[in-house]
Amino acid sequence: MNIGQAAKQTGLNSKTIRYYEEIHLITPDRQNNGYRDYSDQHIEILNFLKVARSLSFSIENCRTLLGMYHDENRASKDVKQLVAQQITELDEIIANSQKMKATLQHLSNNCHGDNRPQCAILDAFGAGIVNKPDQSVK
Amino acid sequence: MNIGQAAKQTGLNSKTIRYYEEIHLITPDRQNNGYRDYSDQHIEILNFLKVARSLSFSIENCRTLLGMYHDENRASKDVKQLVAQQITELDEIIANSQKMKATLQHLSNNCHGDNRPQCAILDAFGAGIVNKPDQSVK
DNA sequence: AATAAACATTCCAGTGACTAGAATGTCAAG
DNA sequence: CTTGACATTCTAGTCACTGGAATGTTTATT
Repeated sequence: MNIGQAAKQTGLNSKTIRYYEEIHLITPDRQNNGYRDYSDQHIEILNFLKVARSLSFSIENCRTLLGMYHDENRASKDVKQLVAQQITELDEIIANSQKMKATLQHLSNNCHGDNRPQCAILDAFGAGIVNKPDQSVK
Repeated sequence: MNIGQAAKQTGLNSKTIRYYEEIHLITPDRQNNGYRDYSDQHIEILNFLKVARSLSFSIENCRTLLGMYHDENRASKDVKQLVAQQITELDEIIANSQKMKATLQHLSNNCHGDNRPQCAILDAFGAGIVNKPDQSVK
């Protein structure tokens, strides 16, 4: 199967698939003409990566997960642990985003939002009044 | 004021401050020895940027906000609009993150998390069962 | 058979917002 | 007069792709 077909099947971009090969996440066969050749097993791997990435696992964690996927001696607790870690990261993102949102909402409420220059938002920014969240969304 | 002092005052990294200069967000004076020289107004700008970045405004939006901050003919509705847009972005991040978290939580609940290889998480990843969120956290 | 399009290949560069490190210069304290 | 803490510039790396150029191959149409 050509890369275009693999892209269509998995919903991944061809460029992305080539990139995954470059970083050794997948190694397709080659046809006589030099074109990449994707088998059903390759498609499975790509689908796996699609899912894992869509849950915002880092590429390195995807690599680890994929390694476990192919390791019949894995322990499910190791998988679960990686997932727990991922949930923690998401929790941090959610909490931080909600904090930022609340701040912005508060500032917005105090801004007239008309054609005049007086603006509570810029006032707060300039005065550094805003109590900043711990960190920005990564 | 030297860059180190400016960094201490604003909580920004010296490298970050130099970067902000490189992309023309700020242009400090220079001392006779070639060292950067930050005035109180410069510190104000850096604080402004610190706040805006901590609310996850993009650098380009920070540039726009800073322009408005220094424009006495600005309309507060334009500022408010940018904030509204930022809130929308945060809403998307929050919603998406919550969706991913729920999926992970669900998968995790079905995983024994012991020393055996059988794993509901990997099963789902491999089967592509997972209903994927619209997009990953940007 | 010639041509055009739709594919494929590799390689290089750009994204955003920094961050790290190397090589070098300046300054204040002991 | 040396040591250490600063400062400078420049290059390259991060992450996970994405875009584009130059070129090659296959397929469809004329």
